[in-house]
Amino acid sequence: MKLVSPGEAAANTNDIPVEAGEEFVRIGEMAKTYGVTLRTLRFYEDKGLISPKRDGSTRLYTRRDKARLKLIMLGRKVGFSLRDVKQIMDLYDPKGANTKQLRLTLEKSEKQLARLQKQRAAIDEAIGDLSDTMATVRKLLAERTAAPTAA
Amino acid sequence: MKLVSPGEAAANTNDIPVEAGEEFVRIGEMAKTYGVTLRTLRFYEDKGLISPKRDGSTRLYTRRDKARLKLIMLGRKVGFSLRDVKQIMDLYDPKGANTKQLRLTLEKSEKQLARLQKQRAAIDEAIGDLSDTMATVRKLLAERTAAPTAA
DNA sequence: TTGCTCCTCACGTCACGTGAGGTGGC
DNA sequence: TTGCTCCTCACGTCACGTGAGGTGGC
Repeated sequence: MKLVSPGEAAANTNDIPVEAGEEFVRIGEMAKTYGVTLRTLRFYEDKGLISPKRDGSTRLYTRRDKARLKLIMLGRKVGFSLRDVKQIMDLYDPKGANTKQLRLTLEKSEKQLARLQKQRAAIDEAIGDLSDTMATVRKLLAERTAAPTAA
Repeated sequence: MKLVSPGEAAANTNDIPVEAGEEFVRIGEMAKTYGVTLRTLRFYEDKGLISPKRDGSTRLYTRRDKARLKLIMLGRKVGFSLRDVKQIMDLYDPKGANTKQLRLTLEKSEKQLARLQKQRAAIDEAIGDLSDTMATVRKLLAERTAAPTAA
């Protein structure tokens, strides 16, 4: 298996492996491209979310892996656990209508949307409480810091 | 040391320990009162945030411990780490103006408020992304579920 | 030979949850 | 004796962060 040197990955014409059509990227480029750490990519692999090919021990990521990573990142952004994301991805069948996968996605999404709205309310409350506390603390500080007046 | 049986803790007159004035509560009542688990109370103790007295091995919580727990809970609610809460509480001097403690509280609060506002924005984005995704998924499901039409 | 990039353990973090196995007093 | 409440380990969870120690090819 031959490697595509980084930078010409998009413009390569004869450096491509004999299997043809597939463009590989190593973990460093993958990480930089998607703004994640190497550890994160290895962790996702360990959890069975991505399965890059190997050139010896070096990981080689394909278009498929990139698509998966994007999905994982979207899932994480909206608050899904990796377990949820995996459960959904595992349902993907390249030659089916995937209605089962879509339905599970919808079901999980509805619950997650509710959780997000609760979290929003909790954060608003936290902001309120914290602001109140800050006002109180500022008053106390003003009192205790003020030049002592004649009693 | 004698125990105040739960329930009459507030109305007791002669069951109070000889040291007098102090009313003790065991971990079970403490947990129920503040809506936390026993594990949480023990965990806070382990982290040095609360130090209940002991009757043999049984923990006995006083008014002071309750006040501390309330502070911890407020801190957690607004998003402080236990480490932050401890750092602030450790600065408390019962016979001082505590301006140092107040200043640290204010400093940490300002940073935390900023974090909360960022979190709020992130959650709003997540809600947006998730809603978009759900709309897309619903469309796909509608298409792939619809009775096949003549082409 | 030096740098760079890659690798595999494996422990640490944060705030607890969750048993396991045992004790004490009504 | 049975129940209830309390106790102390100690491993598990979640999504990684952070070294340590080592390899391969320009």
